[in-house]
Amino acid sequence: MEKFKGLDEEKQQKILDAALMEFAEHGYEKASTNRIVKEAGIGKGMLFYYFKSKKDLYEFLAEYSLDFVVEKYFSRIDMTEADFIERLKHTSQVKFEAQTENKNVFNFLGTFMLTADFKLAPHIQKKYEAMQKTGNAMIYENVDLSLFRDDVDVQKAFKLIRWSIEGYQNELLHKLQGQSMTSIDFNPYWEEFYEYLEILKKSFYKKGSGIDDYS
Amino acid sequence: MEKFKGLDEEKQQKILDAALMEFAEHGYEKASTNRIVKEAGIGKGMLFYYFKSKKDLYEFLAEYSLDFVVEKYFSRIDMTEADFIERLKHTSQVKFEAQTENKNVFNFLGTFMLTADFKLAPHIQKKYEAMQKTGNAMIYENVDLSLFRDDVDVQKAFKLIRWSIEGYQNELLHKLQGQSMTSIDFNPYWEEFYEYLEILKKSFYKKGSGIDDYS
DNA sequence: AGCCTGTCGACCAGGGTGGTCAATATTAAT
DNA sequence: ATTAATATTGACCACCCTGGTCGACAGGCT
Repeated sequence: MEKFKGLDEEKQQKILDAALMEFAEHGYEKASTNRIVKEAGIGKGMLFYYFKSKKDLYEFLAEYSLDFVVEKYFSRIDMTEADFIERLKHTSQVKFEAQTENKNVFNFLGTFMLTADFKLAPHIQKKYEAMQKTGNAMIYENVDLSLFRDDVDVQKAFKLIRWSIEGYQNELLHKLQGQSMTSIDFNPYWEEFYEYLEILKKSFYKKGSGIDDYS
Repeated sequence: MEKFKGLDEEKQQKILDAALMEFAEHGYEKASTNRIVKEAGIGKGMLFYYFKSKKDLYEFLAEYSLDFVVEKYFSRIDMTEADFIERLKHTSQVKFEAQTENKNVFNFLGTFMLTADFKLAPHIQKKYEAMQKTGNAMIYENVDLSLFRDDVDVQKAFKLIRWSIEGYQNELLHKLQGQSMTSIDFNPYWEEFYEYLEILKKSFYKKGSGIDDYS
């Protein structure tokens, strides 16, 4: 594993990408080290020279991914924005940038969280839990509740808004599946997304909150 | 396959359940006929006596599931309810009943739709597309648009409402995962669900629409 | 020359695959 | 009771893939 860190960046990244993709697609058990080495363009032996076992590799990836998400996503969120929906808008943008920088990490963490079946090394488990905790704070902490209508339960409004945003993102993902990320002009989709957010504001905020659009 | 239909209901159902579960959990490729026969409590040979191949079995299950959904779910939806949210409420209830009657069918169709990779027999493909079409009509057709606020795009409101409902259902599913369906008292969850629906009405409907709650 | 460090891929034992088939057990027909 | 037809089984097949090992070899350094 120290051996691995001595490689040139490029080769490291190629192996990381291959492994992240394989685990993301098949989960831990059904992921194949053979496919990983083929995809990474290295000999079988090297993988077990760098990492002493499949599990060792997996845990390395987990830690790597968690660190990546914290550094390139969580730490870049502006928590001074007190408008809940604006905050989520900003969060979506930062997340998108991080995803563009390394799509595989997010895919990996997706299946990692779903199939976190076996026992991880404790320090990774801890990092994982810390990430979940800060991820939550990042969204809910320090938001201005006074923007919300008085006649709805704010906690429920939170959830409805999050579900709506997740719904849009899932639909978009599904619609664009198969197209290469680089060939897509995302601007119209961002516009559409903002329109949904405006509707959410109209629906869940008090009348007169924020900037009204008198077009 | 005619052989299969000659079996007593009970045995048929046991085999169907075993197979549906296996495919639901692992998808077509990674599903194991060995596990199916073990779970169903029959000899390996019988499976290939009833169905001539794994693929044959899979297509039979697909058709069976589609028929089940149409008969026990779609055909029971009351399309005269013009209130969009009330219709979705009613739809959720009917779906829940159908799911209670045969959970495996819905799980199977879930992964079936996601991983509909290889070419199905054309008549099944047709049934599948017809199901999607009527599923859509079932939700959107003949709804009273005048209930919605004038200042939001109704099409977008439709989507936001659906995403919200899906979000609630997913969260509930996740929260209850692992518990046996029969041991759960669902009433409080229905109550909670209705509260969310009321918020959606307050948010997306005109003031004064429907029955107001003057508590 | 030796020695260290990388690198490879053939190879291993083990396990799982969909599918077959000779051997039975069961039932029906005569 | 005998035969014929039908159900049912599980050992077996050839094949594929698994995580991991290890001898061979390459190149740089001393």
